Amino acid sequence: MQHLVRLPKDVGHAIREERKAKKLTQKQLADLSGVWQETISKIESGAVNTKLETIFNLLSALDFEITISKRSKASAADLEDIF
Amino acid sequence: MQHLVRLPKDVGHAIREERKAKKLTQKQLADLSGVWQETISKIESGAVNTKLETIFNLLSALDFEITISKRSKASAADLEDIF
DNA sequence: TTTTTCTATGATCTTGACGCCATAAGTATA
DNA sequence: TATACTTATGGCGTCAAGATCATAGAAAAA
Repeated sequence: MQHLVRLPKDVGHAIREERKAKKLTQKQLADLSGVWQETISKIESGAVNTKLETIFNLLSALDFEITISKRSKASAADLEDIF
Repeated sequence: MQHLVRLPKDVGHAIREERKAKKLTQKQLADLSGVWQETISKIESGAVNTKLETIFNLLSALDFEITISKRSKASAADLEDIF
């Protein structure tokens, strides 16, 4: 699965989705990533302005990576939402 | 241009490259993004563990976006570096 | 329903990001 | 070289992220 993230809170959503896709609990992801369960909870719900390192720790544990690219006029996800 | 970022400091490199590609000074990007020139300097040189919101402010100003996707075994960029 | 597991909340403490100002160092241009 | 522009550095103050512990609330399993 691929996630286009345009707002900080989108990152939390993506992490939650991928954690669930791997059938991991927050505690399990916490052990894998070194980020506390309480912190993961807050990040997934978009309650915090997370630091980059924390995001990278979580994404690495989920075997995901970040790509930075020129903004597309309309993403596939956007189109799906419209039609 | 597309940037695969696997470490927090890679984000700073990507921002610097794209800022230069657009021929903007740090001050100009500062005015566009609302992030201070001094802060941009530190982010580009990888000296800080930047917050997500700050990264998004900078990327938006540069018209770039973030995609989260499953880690590839080896990226095209990696291969180019090897060969 | 009772018990267990999972997630959310809330408090305290430490540390660091970033705004902000001043200025030094580096680079380019006249 | 003198001047202007750009980037880096350093200090100070504020505020929030995240570790850590305790526990409440929700969900799932027994």
